[in-house]
Amino acid sequence: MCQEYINVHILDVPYQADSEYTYYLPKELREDVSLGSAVVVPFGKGDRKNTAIVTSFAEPNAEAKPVYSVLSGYFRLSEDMLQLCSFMKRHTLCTFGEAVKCIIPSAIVTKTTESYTIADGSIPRGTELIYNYIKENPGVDLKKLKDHFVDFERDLKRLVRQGAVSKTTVVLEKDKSKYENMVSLIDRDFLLENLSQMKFRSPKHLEILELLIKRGTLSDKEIYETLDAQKSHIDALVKKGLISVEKIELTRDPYLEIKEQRNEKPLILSDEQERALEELKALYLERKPRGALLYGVTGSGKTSVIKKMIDVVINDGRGVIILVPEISLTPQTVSVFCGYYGDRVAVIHSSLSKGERFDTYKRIYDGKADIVIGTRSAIFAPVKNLGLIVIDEEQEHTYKSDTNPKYLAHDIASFRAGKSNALVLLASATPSLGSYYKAMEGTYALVKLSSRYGEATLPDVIITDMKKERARGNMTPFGTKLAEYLDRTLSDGKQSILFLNRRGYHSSISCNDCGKPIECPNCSVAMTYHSYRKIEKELTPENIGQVMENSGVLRCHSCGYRTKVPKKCPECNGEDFSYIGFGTQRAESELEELFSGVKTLRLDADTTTSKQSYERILGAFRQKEAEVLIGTQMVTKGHNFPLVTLVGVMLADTMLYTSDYRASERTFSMLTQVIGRAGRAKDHGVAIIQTNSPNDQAITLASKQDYDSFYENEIQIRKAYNFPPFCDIAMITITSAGEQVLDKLGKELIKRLESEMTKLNIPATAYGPFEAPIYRAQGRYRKRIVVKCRLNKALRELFSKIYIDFLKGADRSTGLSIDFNPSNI
DNA sequence: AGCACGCCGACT
DNA sequence: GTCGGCGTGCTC
Repeated sequence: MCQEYINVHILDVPYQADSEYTYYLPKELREDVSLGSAVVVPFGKGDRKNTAIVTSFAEPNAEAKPVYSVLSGYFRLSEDMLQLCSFMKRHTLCTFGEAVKCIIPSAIVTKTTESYTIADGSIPRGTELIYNYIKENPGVDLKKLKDHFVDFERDLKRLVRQGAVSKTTVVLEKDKSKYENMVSLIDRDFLLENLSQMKFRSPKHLEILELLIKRGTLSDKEIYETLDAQKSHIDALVKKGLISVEKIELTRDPYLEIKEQRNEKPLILSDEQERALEELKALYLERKPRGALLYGVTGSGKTSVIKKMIDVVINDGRGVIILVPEISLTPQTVSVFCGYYGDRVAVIHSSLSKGERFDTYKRIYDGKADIVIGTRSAIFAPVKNLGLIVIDEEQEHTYKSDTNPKYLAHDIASFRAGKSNALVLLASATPSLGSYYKAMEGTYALVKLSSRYGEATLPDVIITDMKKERARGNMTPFGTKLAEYLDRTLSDGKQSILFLNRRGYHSSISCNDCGKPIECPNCSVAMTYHSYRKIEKELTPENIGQVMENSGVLRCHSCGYRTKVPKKCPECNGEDFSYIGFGTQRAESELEELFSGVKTLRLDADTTTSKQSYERILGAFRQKEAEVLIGTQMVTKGHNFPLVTLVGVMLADTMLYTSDYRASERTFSMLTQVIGRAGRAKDHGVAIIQTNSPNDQAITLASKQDYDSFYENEIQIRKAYNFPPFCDIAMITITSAGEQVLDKLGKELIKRLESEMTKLNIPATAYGPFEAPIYRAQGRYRKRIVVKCRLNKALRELFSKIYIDFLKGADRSTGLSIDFNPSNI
């Protein structure tokens, strides 16, 4: 082996072409290249410039092309990280390059584009237009040409082939910073005075001005969402000189302020917490790759134990990574750690700009930050001498990526712990069944915290059977108990949180003649009705259509398509519709109906289009600007509102009746979390769970916060039906615009799978193909094949082979993706 | 993916 | 005859 030839993995190649390639390394570059370096190499027929990562040194190879250059050498993937990339490629069937891009910020491995200048070759007929444009704009890139011409690629290729135009590859610095258009009034006082006399082309114009007067400067997105307005409305007001639009870059770091206020208060641990800490310390001091599950009931003070554990590792001179499920949903966890460790902490989250991401990476890489806190992707942070990885609320499905590479943070954590002899600490009040099973088996050490700490008490839990409520004629979304306790909480001057796992106003509109709900034209999904103004209450069968049409739109929650409420049923031309079900919007307006004058805030994907709005709503609730907070999932996460004494789950069943085998597990976990929200107050809290299945174990056991019984029941079921953790699941999803094509592909695929698995003597069962839960999405049909198996090298290689063969097949109209142990089935 | 080669039909 | 359609196959 000598330094003359290197093996590389090329970034930006598709999976079927992603193998090691050998290149010749010219003498003058040898000094700058070592394993993990990024180099630029010629690749493919046209010798396109491509970035590649050096993975090993190679034997001389006559076919090897020479390396062009070495990419400026600040970054070099360590040997461990190179191995991590191969590990990810093998375990998630991603390309090596996709794995590399998880590990280093995109600013380092840059994309390229082509730039064009005229040369002296002959000009083919019909290409004069483009030729002249390039002559006038020497060095134009592909993007610029796309802006000026349509369908020019063919002519451009001819020009290049004939030598009339020369092509060079340039490294593209793409700007990933986020921008937002902020809309503000030009003269608020003037409008306050004259608005009532002014006339507008569209009622939207007035509504926009009113909104801006009320709430101050807003992003255009927020205006579109709240008023269902269009860009044209804003443009018109700009033209009139009433408002201005300013493009701003979003670089605000919300944790800067928190970091300022350092918290030096010493933590005092209870005996139980102290004991847990000792156990963890002992594991850590083995200095071997270890895993531990810190299982602590809600309010047992897990965070304090974790914090102390971090102190231990930091004082030992090693680095720490702390993963949280979703940074904006766990501001308290983040602020706790930032408060203690100040600027040794680096925060990584999805809304960092490209520049911020780069700076953060550099701070960690240089050892200036040794405590990293962030979401899933923070597991790749280049922390030096990694000693501890904490995964908080480890059961959350956000730790599984659902785009390539489809990794689970836990697996990356184990890999990294293995390389640096670190401790992986999973923490949860409701661990995932898989993790708890591993703890029972002894793969992880189990550390328990079973008593509640300090003032925390469990709230009383009331389960309401909504079937009975309806039988008694109560058709509102509020059961008798919930209404009663809301009333009491309001008059006590305390706050309530209502949780409803569905946004919008009505969950669907269906035709009274044919009975079919109105579906999205692109997806097999019932469209959800969203109101954008208050719905007048005096609804009669005669006016309901008109009122609904004027007050809202239909939206598809799968693809985002929106449309007006149709006058006629697209299936049968019927003109009579029923408005069915309720979401957060309707819950809010019904609540206002029930308690006139009640102040409410709504927290869901529709009211939190920008990061600021999310924090504004929570801030307002904390400041007691509202008495009731209504929202989706978001209200269940770790906020601490001392004045909240009532928590209501409006319909606990929505998660229960999905086809996913983890439906029970998720319902249990979610309910346990929500109930915990009412237990943080000094005053005794109450949680009310409304359901159509009051006897379901996930619900009854969650109301007692009885994880152990839940686990015992559920693990038996998993064992009996052979579901994870007793097997792995590989899910193949195939898509096509044509149903017959998809059918054929599915049948061929399962046949091949079955025969190859038999041939290799792999004990596994393939099921399907069946239609995906959303069979048609964005105009494409989707089917799935599910394989219950034990994933091992042979089986992964089989899936890889199947994937490659599919990609090599010429049919570009179909799609195939493979997900090992997907988070959604 | 991106690009070239190659074999077919419809034009100056 | 030549131009351009897109099926097939390869990338050190």
